[in-house]
Amino acid sequence: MNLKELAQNLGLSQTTVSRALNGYPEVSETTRRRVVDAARQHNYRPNTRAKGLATGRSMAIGHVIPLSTKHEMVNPVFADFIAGAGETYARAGYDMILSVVEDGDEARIYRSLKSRGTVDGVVLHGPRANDPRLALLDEIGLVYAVHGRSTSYERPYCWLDIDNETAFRRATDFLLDLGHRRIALINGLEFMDFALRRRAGFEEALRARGVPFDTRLMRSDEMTEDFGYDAASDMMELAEPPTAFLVSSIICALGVRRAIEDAGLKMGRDVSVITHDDALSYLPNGSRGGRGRPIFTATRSSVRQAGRRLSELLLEHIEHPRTAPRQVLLDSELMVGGSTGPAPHGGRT
Amino acid sequence: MNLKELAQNLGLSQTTVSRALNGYPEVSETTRRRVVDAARQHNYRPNTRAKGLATGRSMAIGHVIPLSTKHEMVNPVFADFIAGAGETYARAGYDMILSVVEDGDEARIYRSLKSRGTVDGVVLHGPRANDPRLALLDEIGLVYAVHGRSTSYERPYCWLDIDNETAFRRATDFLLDLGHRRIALINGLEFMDFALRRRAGFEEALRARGVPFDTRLMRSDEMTEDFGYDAASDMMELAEPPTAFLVSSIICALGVRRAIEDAGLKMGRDVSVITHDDALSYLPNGSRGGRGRPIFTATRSSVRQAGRRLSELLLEHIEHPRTAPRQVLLDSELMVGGSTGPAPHGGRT
DNA sequence: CGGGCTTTCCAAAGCGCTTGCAGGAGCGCG
DNA sequence: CGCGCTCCTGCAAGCGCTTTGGAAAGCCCG
Repeated sequence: MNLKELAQNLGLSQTTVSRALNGYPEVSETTRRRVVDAARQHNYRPNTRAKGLATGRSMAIGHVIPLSTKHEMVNPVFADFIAGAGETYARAGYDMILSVVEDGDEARIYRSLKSRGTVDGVVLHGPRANDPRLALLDEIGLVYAVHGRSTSYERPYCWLDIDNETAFRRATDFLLDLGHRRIALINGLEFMDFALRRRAGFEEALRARGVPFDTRLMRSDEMTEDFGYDAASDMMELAEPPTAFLVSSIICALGVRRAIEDAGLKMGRDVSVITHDDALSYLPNGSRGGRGRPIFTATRSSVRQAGRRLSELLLEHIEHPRTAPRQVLLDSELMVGGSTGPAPHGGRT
Repeated sequence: MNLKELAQNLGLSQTTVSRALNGYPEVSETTRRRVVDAARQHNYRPNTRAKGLATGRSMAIGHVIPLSTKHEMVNPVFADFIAGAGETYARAGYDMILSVVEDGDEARIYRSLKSRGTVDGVVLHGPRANDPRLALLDEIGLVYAVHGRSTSYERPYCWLDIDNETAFRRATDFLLDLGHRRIALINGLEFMDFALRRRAGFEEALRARGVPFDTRLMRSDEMTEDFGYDAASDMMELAEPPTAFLVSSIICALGVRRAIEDAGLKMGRDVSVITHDDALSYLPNGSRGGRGRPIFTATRSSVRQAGRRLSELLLEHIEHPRTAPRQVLLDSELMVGGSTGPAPHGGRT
């Protein structure tokens, strides 16, 4: 069933039917009702491509997920973000297009999406400090919104980020207040913008209290369970092992806990852990039903919610290109759970 | 830059340029080269929508991911599958369209994808036993391929699955051989086809040895970390606690391990665990670099590889609609890791 | 030289929709 | 009655591509 057939069925022109369905005011209410009923009855929906061709819009948003061939790593946070964004798109009548792409090919894909007119805009994932992709997108004129930020990009752009510095500064303060002095940072890859900010927050807190850094207690890598395990295991073999860990992801934190337990210690009593928690649906931090104390003390911020919000920003920017791009900085709360406690041997030093 | 402009630039007709770019034989080699060079130079790519409109193809595959509003659960396996499928699509020149959709709305979305002509086919995720979606897709004439199977659907269809029964039967045998008699099954939701098959394999192995079932040792739910924890914790409080766990997902298995350790026991010595391992990139089962013994003894099968293969089957089926739909049954290997050992108190009983 | 090929190219129709413009119907009013 | 107005509807062009059905040009051969 296409527009032409539907119009013939109704004894109307395609014009009128199209207008009726698209809510144009110059159609009488009775006609509109007839048309809408017939459309529903015949299960008519306008052809995506024809509509797009006629309007010059694709009603689709692209998400390009780089897949570094080195690590063959799929970002676990991604699925939840997409789920959130998908809710927005469904509501607004957009389709979501996903491109998984090898690291170097990103520029090519963006150009392709633009010149083929496949999408009206894209979401940029995993921004790095001074990420060259922002300039690229501005250059080729592809509308975008960034999940996170990219330090030092001068032109205004749409982004949504959590306040990573503050979150990690507070978390570090919390540990310092508990008397911890040897605090380890298990961070994400430190060319990523978020990881740099978290490190900055961490260092700032230490500096403010005059606690010296120990680079042996700072590791950064792809945030997998086994990285957490390996990093924590190594550190606990030091002559002066850390009494607390600040971890960038709950997946990593699971590895840290495993290392702690393998060492015969107990998390929350012998060693404290704070992690960032993206509120991934399949890795809830706490018991079922959400009641009771969380397992990990955590800086928490729902990445799914971020997906919802950021895609809203993007759609708004697409539909009102004139207006200045909007930014959102989310605060993340520190939830105290069972993984932290006072530093052993008293808080001195 | 569109086809018309490109043709004008070259002093050729649109026809010739189009044919040159699409590899039609009736264009001279010299002309083709000129055209291809010019296209590259001007960064020309045919407009997706116009091309689709003209050809009647969309060159896009849809993935519909249901998001049960009850659980607000995003399938963690999904991201890796998508990554694999995305590789195939990128190679074959297809786009991937993702729809996240609330549980009840799935039928509407499939109809919409079909009648809007948005996709050439879809991948069906998370099939249940007697899944009504297969009949629906056949009815509305949307080409599809299933990740998994749906028991008792009579019409032939494309699918790719792992041999869940065999995998879980073998795993159970392995535990039985180690002397375990009280073996718990921590399964996925048992209206899912895969979960039913795993359970069947488990029960078959027990039956073959005359080991009685204990329903208190069989739980099934959404496979989250905390479900694994709760289920295992409960079971270990039984008068006769299990000496081994068979778990349907590595995420769940992490929860089981946590429960074991919270109970003051050691996994692999006091309690054995075998899990299915989807080879998720961010939850590798084993130490970094893949050397050394895996943490968990596991039935392993890469879900990413499954994504690659299944999408290939689908594309093949789309491009040769005549040929019978193909099926692939993957075998999964049992990898012995550190989480299993002989049953305590000797193997008797 | 002309007929029949092959090779190389093109004009134009059409894919299914939107939309600028035009026009018909109905109404009130001078 | 005729004019202008509002309200509704339709014609037809056009979005950027593919593809059918030729046509022009070049070639071989009798």
